Amino acid sequence: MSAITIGEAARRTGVSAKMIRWYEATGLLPPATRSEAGYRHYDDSDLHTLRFVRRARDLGFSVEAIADLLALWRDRARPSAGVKAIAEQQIADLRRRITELEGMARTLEHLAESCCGDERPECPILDDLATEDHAPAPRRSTRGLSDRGRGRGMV
Amino acid sequence: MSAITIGEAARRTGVSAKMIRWYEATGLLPPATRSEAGYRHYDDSDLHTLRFVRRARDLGFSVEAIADLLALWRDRARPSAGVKAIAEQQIADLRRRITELEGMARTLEHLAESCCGDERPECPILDDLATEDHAPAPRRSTRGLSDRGRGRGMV
DNA sequence: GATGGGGGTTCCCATCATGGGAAGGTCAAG
DNA sequence: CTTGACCTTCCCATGATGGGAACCCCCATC
Repeated sequence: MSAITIGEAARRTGVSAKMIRWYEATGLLPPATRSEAGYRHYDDSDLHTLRFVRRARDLGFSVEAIADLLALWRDRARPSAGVKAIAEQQIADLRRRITELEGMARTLEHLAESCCGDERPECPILDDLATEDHAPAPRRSTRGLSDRGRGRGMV
Repeated sequence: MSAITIGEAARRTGVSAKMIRWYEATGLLPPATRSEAGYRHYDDSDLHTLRFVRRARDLGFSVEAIADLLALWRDRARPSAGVKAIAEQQIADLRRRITELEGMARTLEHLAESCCGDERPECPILDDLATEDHAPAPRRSTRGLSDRGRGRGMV
């Protein structure tokens, strides 16, 4: 009953059709059932899963982590400890990234404060950037979770 | 004088040789002078520029923004207002991203707190993810600046 | 003078999650 | 039967970065 197409599923769950296909292709989701013509069909249970994925993405979980969460969700006998561990890893990732961004923001705020920002050329911001003695800043190779949709272009 | 190779320039500035080449290829940096054999050579002025770029990256500026900053840096008569505007845009981007991450972290912290995390299957975290009525969360198309090196794999 | 090792050079590929778009098949309404 | 909305697959782009192959160059040592 109530077998809907991918476009309708996208509308109802907030996951784009493109992403639904991609999640299927990469194994996050099992292959959808198909109509005779090859159209994917989704039922209420599929929609539920899609909303689960969507919610997890909104909380910043990587697709890899979501795969783990889905497996735990499906296993009704799982210990909650596993889920909590994933969530805490995610919290740690988020906190680490926040700290990093916070450091950048604070430095820039200090610099911007001391720059009068008028037509004169004196500029403490450029002076800082051009200063030789900044800490070698250990090239951060410590990775975190995914951070969707970076790029330029503002609201 | 003191014309050094790309590897040495990388060591001295903290910008990898790969990235130096890439910055040149994409136009952020002008083409380096070459030896007869085709090796890139860098002088003190180039190193200074590379450190400028490095510092700006550490402050989270996108390569696009750095191109603007470099142009302003080279123009000794520029008004500081332009620089300040770029910095403030960057601060706004950073703050927006921090707010977004902070929201995710707080939600997860609440959920994790209420999850006992033992061998029992009851799990408020999964319950939340599986809940139907989460706000449609306007698919964020509001982009920010670059956030380097995402991926999995922790410290 | 040959050899070896540590550089350089270019080029391609992968990341991560996402969108854009082309080319072609399907379906329901007019 | 046409039209238009929708589906299918496939390729490409994003941003900044690393990995690696295949090849060239330079210097020092045997």
